[in-house]
Amino acid sequence: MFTPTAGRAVRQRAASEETRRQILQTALVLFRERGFDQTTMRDIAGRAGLALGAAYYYFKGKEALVGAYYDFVQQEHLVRARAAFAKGGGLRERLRAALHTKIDIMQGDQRLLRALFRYGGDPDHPLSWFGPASREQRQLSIGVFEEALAGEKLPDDVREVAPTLLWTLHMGVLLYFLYDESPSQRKTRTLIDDAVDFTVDAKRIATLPLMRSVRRRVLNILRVAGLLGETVPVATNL
Amino acid sequence: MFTPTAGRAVRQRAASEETRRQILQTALVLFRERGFDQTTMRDIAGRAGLALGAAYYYFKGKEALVGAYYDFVQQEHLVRARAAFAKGGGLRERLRAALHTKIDIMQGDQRLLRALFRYGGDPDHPLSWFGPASREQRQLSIGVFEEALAGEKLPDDVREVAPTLLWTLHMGVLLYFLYDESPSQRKTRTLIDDAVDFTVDAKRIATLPLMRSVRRRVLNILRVAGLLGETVPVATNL
DNA sequence: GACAAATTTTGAACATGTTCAGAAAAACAG
DNA sequence: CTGTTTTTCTGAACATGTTCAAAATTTGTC
Repeated sequence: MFTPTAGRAVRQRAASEETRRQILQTALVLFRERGFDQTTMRDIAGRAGLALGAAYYYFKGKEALVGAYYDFVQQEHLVRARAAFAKGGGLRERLRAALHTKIDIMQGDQRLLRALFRYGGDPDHPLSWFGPASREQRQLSIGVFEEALAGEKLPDDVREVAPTLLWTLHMGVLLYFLYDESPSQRKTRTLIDDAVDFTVDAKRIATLPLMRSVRRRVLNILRVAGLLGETVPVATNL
Repeated sequence: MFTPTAGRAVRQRAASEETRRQILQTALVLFRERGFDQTTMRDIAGRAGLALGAAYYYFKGKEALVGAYYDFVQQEHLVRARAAFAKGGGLRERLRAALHTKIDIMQGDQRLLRALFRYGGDPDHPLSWFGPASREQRQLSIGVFEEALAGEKLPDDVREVAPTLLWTLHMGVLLYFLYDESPSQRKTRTLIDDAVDFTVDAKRIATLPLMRSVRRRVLNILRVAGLLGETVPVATNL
């Protein structure tokens, strides 16, 4: 374990990761500076002090660089949201935190995010928002909202769908954010606060016992459509 | 007017349009056959019996071909939806028709549509779903839902937002359709029917006079966010 | 230290979207 | 019909994402 051999291996692994980090950082700087399309792989490699091929040794392609950024955002979101949750507060505060922290992280990267979103619609694409390739990512993202609801008393059926619905809201907010050119994305912040207020009220109404049949109806639509849970569907469909 | 000169001009214009149509048709055949990415501009030009540059003479680029397809879909949707509306029927029938006709047209073109959707997320892109570049297209699309509601008695505030909300639902259905691999997209059809039923009921409840304040609240959120109407916003914001 | 194996790096080559200067064809004016 | 202008078409050239065989470097083994 402490042999010089292992030591060398560790050093090399560290060096390798450092190079990888270097390339990614350079890429992000350039993406932010001049946009995704205007940045060539040659630019990135060159500015990182490497030949073109080296960039491809560390990243499968240009999109992989964006993918790595997205990984970072997800990770950071979990950390920040948890920190905010730890401070206590009611549902309203927790939902706000979940959404605001996400925007905090992405603030100033709208241009880059547009490049990411570009691939979202294609289910076959690894960076798709909804496709199977990004299921793991999506589950992590939904998990944040699950944690936001951790302390709430909720009917079982609501608890099952609420995180996914909140995630959908969050995607909507992101979409809005993408287009929001107001200073400091003030409009997105307002939208979040208003939407959360509305959501909290809606939750109060939706969880009333007398709403059970309405809930059942909506849930049934979603379930039949296969929009709930990503577990493998058994032959229980229509 | 009937000079041989004008006759020639007309003939040439017709020939030109024919070539354009030819290129577009060839492109669509190839897109459907082997997918958008796997089809090269050289393939298209070659199979249309032209040199590479000619394709670019008629279409600004590869995406323009997809854009032309989208134009066709929109036009066809309006025609088919109107035909269905003319047959009478209540709100439920009209909404179903508006959504089903759209899917009818796109049936079998999921692969192609994914390629189109790819560009949807980038507001700077001419093929974006929400960006200013496609505003006209979007207005046309929203117009179909406006017509679907033409006969309904609706409070003014509802009439103002309903078409846009229905359009949003329609985008959601489209997204679902994109991923729907059930035979004949049966699942999408079911989703449409269920969603329409729910919408019709929701409309009944939402238009009750005692819901006015709730409506006002929701509308306010949307309005502040600038999500309603695409008229130039005057300095009436927060 | 010397050799083998694994890792990292290089840069040329390729594929394909796009541009463009000019050739070819058609339309037009006299 | 002839010359001119406009439209259509050509194919070479270019930019850039990606691949890949081979070189360079590092690591592991003796």
